Amino acid sequence: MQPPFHRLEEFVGLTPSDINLVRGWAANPRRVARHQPIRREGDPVNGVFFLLAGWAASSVILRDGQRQVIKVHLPGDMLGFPSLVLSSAGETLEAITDVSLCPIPNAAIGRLIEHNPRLTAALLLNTQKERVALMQALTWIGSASALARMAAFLLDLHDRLDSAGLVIDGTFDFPLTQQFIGDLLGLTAVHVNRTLKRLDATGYVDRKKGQITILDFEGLRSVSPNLPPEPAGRAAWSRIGGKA
Amino acid sequence: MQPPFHRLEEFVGLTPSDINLVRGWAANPRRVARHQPIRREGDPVNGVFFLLAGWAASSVILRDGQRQVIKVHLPGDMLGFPSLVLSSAGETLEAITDVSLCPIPNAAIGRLIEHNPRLTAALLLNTQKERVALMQALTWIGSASALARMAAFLLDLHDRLDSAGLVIDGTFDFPLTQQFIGDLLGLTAVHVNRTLKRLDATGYVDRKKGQITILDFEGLRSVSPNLPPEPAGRAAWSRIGGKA
DNA sequence: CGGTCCGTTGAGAGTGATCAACGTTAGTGG
DNA sequence: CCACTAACGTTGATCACTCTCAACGGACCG
Repeated sequence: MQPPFHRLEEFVGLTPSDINLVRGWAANPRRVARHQPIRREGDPVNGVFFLLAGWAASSVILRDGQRQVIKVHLPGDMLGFPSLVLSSAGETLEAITDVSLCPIPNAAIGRLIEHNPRLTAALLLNTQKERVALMQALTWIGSASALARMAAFLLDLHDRLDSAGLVIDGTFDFPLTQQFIGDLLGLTAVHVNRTLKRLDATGYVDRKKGQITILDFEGLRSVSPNLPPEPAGRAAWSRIGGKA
Repeated sequence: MQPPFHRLEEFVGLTPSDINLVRGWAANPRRVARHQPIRREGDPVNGVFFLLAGWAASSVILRDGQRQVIKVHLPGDMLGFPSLVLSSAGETLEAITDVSLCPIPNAAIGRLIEHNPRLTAALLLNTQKERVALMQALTWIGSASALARMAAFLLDLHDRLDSAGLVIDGTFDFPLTQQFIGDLLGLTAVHVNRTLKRLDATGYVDRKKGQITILDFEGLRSVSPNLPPEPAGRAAWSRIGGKA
């Protein structure tokens, strides 16, 4: 199977040798069954993970038992990067669906920085995009209503799935429980249910089992707290002096 | 004045030539008066900023006018990095106090990645630490009470100021309005006032004009939603194969 | 001295949480 | 293939944390 390059290639064009390097990573994927942990908070940090297929989640547990889901990861994402600066993993990574991913050991990251400026730039810029996504999430959760958060989440998810080629006609798989969405958006499962029902009743979305269809993008955007920032694409690379 | 190296050197030991390079950046600092913008959302992205002295903030505005403060920046921080992947700045940077900072143009970042793996690693790891901080903030705002958020914020601020050498005996400057804290923690200014008063009345903190003293660290930690993750320090660099 | 910003305090309202119950779906084992 | 069970989704009633609106005092600045 062709690894999902769309995230790595978003800002930097990869050379054939870069592509081969990544393909080398993806040669022996590790499979994890849905609902199984990939790496737990507190585990040793042996490297990062490149998600090849399936959905994953990263989350943090608070002392009172509350869980905050940080992000839903889709194919093409790099997982576990932030924990590189911690003495043990700072987030739990788990499979939402069956997933296929390849571990990238610490030493490989060091070699990359040392010898491959182009892929390093791709990683560095990708990380900045993750920061932008976190800033967005923080903004939604910090200052938008439940309805607005949900709308923003669904639109964002749609766009990310679309980039990965996983949307057909506004319809996409949706393997998330309402409890999970609650932990992601800072709401209770009960309120998630009411909010989704409201979006459904208004005609913005349609819910089937395990799938969602966005019926009215404009409507969703109108209740969304903001418009997503426009990515720079390859211009980001050329701006900092990169050669095509 | 000696530039604040403590952030850049946290994970990677810098060589004398690295240090000189950074000193070169800091040779001609730009000064910005308090409450003045450094760069506005939507402005062109000409580079990033290295904060030499003073406090700054990054924030995002929502369509309904709500402001979410993303982070309070202290001396030694790099500002505006996430916007590198956007077609225009995705966050507003502004001076909280009078500020001294040096602009690092885009091209300098590209040259760094190309020619200086050590400083590149320092930047990459620093960015991961920023992601961890964002994850923390998201967790607090998503699933902790006003009191817990405030406690966590004060403890975190104390620790960061301490790293920069700006704390004396638990006391530090505190130039933030309650409105600002509200925008940071996802609360209203009124509720910030009540929450701070509660922490004060309980004896956890003492407020003087423009300053705060933390009187009872254990007490604050006990109401805080979690303990901060432990940074790996230089081990992060050696783990990925970096030479001392 | 007057104006503006900031902090403080009170009263009332509302969004979302909590508690609880029930129906439905999916997974498991006989 | 069916019975059993646990997980998930749905709905109602009530509660409370935080917001909203409003007013006032003090500090700083022109």
